[in-house]
Amino acid sequence: MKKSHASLKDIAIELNVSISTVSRALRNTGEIHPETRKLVLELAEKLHYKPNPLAMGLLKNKTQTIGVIIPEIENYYFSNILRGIDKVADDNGYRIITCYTNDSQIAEVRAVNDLLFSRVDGIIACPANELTDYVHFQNLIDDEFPIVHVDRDCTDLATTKILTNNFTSAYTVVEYLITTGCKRIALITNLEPLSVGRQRYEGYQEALRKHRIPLDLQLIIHENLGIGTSIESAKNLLKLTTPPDAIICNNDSVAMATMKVLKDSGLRIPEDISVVGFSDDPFSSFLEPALTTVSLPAYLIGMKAMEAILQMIDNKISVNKDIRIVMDSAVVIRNSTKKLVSKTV
Amino acid sequence: MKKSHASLKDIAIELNVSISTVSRALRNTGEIHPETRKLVLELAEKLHYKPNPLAMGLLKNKTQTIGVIIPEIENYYFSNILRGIDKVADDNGYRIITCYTNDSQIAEVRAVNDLLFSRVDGIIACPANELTDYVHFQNLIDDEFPIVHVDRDCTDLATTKILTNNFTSAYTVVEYLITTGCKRIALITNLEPLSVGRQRYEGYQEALRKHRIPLDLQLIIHENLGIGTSIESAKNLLKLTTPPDAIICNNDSVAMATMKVLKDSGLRIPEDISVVGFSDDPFSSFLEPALTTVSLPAYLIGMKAMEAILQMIDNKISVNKDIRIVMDSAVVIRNSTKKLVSKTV
DNA sequence: AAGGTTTCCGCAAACCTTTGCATAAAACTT
DNA sequence: AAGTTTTATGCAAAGGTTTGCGGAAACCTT
Repeated sequence: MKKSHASLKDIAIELNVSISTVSRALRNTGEIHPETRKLVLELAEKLHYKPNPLAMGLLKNKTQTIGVIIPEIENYYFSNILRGIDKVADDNGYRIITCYTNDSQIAEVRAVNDLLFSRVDGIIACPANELTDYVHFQNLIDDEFPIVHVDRDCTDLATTKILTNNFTSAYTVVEYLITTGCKRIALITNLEPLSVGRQRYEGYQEALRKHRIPLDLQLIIHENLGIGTSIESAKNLLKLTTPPDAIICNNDSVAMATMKVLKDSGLRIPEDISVVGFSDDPFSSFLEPALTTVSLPAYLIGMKAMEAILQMIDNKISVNKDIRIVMDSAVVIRNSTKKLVSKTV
Repeated sequence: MKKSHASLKDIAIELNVSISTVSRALRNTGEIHPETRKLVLELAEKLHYKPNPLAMGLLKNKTQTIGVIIPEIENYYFSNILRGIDKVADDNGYRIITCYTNDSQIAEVRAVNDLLFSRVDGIIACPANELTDYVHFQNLIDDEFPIVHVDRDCTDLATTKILTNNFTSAYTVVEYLITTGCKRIALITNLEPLSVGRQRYEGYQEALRKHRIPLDLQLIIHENLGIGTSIESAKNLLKLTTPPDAIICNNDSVAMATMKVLKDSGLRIPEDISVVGFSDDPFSSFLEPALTTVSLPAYLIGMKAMEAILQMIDNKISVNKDIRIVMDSAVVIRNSTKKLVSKTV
């Protein structure tokens, strides 16, 4: 491989001046003869000189690189968060190194170590669902290392967190369903320690309480949450003595699979049973019926997270205060839920 | 932020020896007193010493980082390629920096420059569809810089390419459709210069030729290919004097949207019209009817690409030979196409 | 013309690592 | 005991950058 990048030394030799002179000319610092400066600038331009990021990294102890830890990207929600992060990073001259955890604690701990080893300037992490032990993050906090959490809330940890109002959106969805006449609302949700599903479960319970509907644990499904395995869960729900008249799914893919099961059982959606998803994936409006779902601000979450970490790096805000930024999500009502009877005025 | 990484110097000072002694002890090179070595090893272990990758990068001119250029990741196919790349990278101690182009040539040229500036050891790129000018890649080749292309074939370029047999899979699909009785087979496909859609179009034509079905250009749709905009295309197809009895879509999302249009028009799938997709996204088996589609070896493509670039870096194969590795894809027959009449023996 | 100021530039250290070469001390030879 | 070989270690350069400090030349002053 050929030498392709010009260094200060190259310019210095060609112009017969010292390296420091070249450096000063380029960054216009200290005293320098205007003519010398002009020559340096011209040659630098010609050679497309840019400072070597490795050398700068060594010197400044900053690499202009941010580590991102995320469960997966085969999922519209996460890939969108990543794109949001990348957008802001790109606009600010930062690079991204991404690590995937598949929601495994072991993988996450490894990822943190790998990223530190790579000398990233900060870490944006969506903690693994199954996480019960936060030491790998607490260590970062103790070292005053910039870190931002997205989507999932390690409540004990003093970090900046970009979250979604899962409690409220679940509450809103349940209340909406109740208003359309649903009485037995099933919830397919993740209840892993850090899952957003927990907050949704709380919102669900609160809405039921308000409307004086007793909680029936048979209607809470918190296992077999994959798109394939969720089939089983849906079938089990239908086997209940009094089956549900609405199912809230943990995401749109699961909603899709669930709808298939329901239709295969001869149920009409939404007449016999309503279905709601989370995320508003691009395909969701093409389902039949089009899926009512909660649109999550994934791209925005990514952008906010990156902005927050940049501010920490630039010392505009102090590192690792306990800041919670909660983003709004919107319920997108389509045809998999019944219409509200419009009130006559 | 506190100092968190031990350097050779730290160990040297603590042990009252020189830095070079520590270095030699750790890599067990040159002559060194066993006792000294033991002390160094113990302290290094205790301090979790690992060589600083920035310093190593400067010294060796290798960063253990690979650049990946990919159109997007909001798409199962591409996110899967990325995961395949990442898997092999991870297993070999390499990092990945990803750049997204959204199939824009300008973004791609910028990405190549950014990655070179970041001193990546090699680049894996899925060239932008709209690409007509290859100079940014040709420059890399001229510099003997390791590069692997995936998915899309810049035919003039002498690079290692990991491709899919798009010609064959399209041919097979068309032939299958013909065998099940379809006669007017529409093709929704990308015909941008580098698109895999071009190869599929060739396979499509060849199959028609073999079965003596004349090519009808009205049946070839090569614009409005997004999941949303494809609705329009599908509707236009149905307006034809003799509408198609099969539609091959450029991906599963488009197939999904198309199916919705067809069903909304009162057509039965597959009785009245067959639908085929490409990619085999996770949701495709949950469509109604379950989608017949071509399963693409995305993860494997990613793995192969990373393996190839590692071999180039390790000089196991010479840099940038014109190598074409064509991966097989599999037609997954579900219920959106008619069944073959089983031949009686 | 001698002294004081400016103006411009280079040296060297620091960040961290590897490695060829030199050197000191230890071990051996006779 | 003097000379030779071996063994263990340190120095310094290289990779690229920034920057405090010092020095040389040029200018100005009286």
